[in-house]
Amino acid sequence: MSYGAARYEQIVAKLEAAGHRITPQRLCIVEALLASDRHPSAEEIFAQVRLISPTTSLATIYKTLDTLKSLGEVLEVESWDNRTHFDGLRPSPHPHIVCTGCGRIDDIDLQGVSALQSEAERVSGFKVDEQRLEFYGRCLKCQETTAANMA
Amino acid sequence: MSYGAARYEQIVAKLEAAGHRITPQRLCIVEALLASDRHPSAEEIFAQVRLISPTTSLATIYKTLDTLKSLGEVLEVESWDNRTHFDGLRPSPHPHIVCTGCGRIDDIDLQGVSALQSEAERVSGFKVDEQRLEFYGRCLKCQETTAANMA
DNA sequence: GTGGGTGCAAAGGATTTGCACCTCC
DNA sequence: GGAGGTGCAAATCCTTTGCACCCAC
Repeated sequence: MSYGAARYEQIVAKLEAAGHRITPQRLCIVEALLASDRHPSAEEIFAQVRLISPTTSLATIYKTLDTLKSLGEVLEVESWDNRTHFDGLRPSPHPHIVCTGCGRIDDIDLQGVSALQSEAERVSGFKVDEQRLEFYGRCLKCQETTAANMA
Repeated sequence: MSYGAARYEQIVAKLEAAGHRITPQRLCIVEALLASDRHPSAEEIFAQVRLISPTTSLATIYKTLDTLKSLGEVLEVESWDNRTHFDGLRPSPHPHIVCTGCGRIDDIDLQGVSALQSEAERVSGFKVDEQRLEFYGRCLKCQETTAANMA
């Protein structure tokens, strides 16, 4: 977790700076949040945390994620499964692409995004301060699987 | 409801063509769905339908919206309020812009969308077949309100 | 006549909340 | 020591489901 390590420190520092206590549960949750780039759900973070801290409750997961959200250190991503997924690695809004086959969620960087947002503001007269850009489709692996099944 | 009238006939025809029965409840729901371009929630459609057909249940609303969804005649839009909103006027995927002040949801047409989707496919290797593009901000009216409050 | 549709009530599932206890600072 | 955090259980909220009755075709 080389990329994650710096990010981990960053989040912990932000918690402290905001006057929040550093508890073992929170450290565990932050670690679980950063452990994968697949954007875990609360339930997945819970399962991960439980391995190390077996008494932690799901309520605490949600409360901590809420705290991190309000600090701007975590981003919510809507997935395909009616569950909220969380992105702690890249907390600023950015597009995601969700595989409807295997459920993986990838970050993507798109040049066109800021232009699109400006266009949205111009067309609507709104002042935009948040965006949710999600694409749904099949990842490379799942495209192969489908192709194989069809053969 | 000049625009709505044609669309209304179109949806009813689609229901019939698919072998679904035309019931007074369904007609009422379709009408309520098209009555506003503000993308009603199930609850809002329910309230509207109740005015004319007071025994209709919320379950029927959901079932009918499900049917229309499966016929491709209605689009789901995620709003700010954790409720699903419905777009029966323009059932093909398109961007929306949600006002975080008053909750209104507007359709917008953006030139850049298809380019963005191509870019997403190129960058990720995914085959995209659905998109959700939503901007959140303040509509003109709510910008004024905020400005007034600050003065 | 009959199979799909309706309406009630109850279930479902993700998320939240209340509250007594605990622990980090 | 005390405010903030935790964990349990219960509550909430939107949405779905089961099932007996009904009505559009």
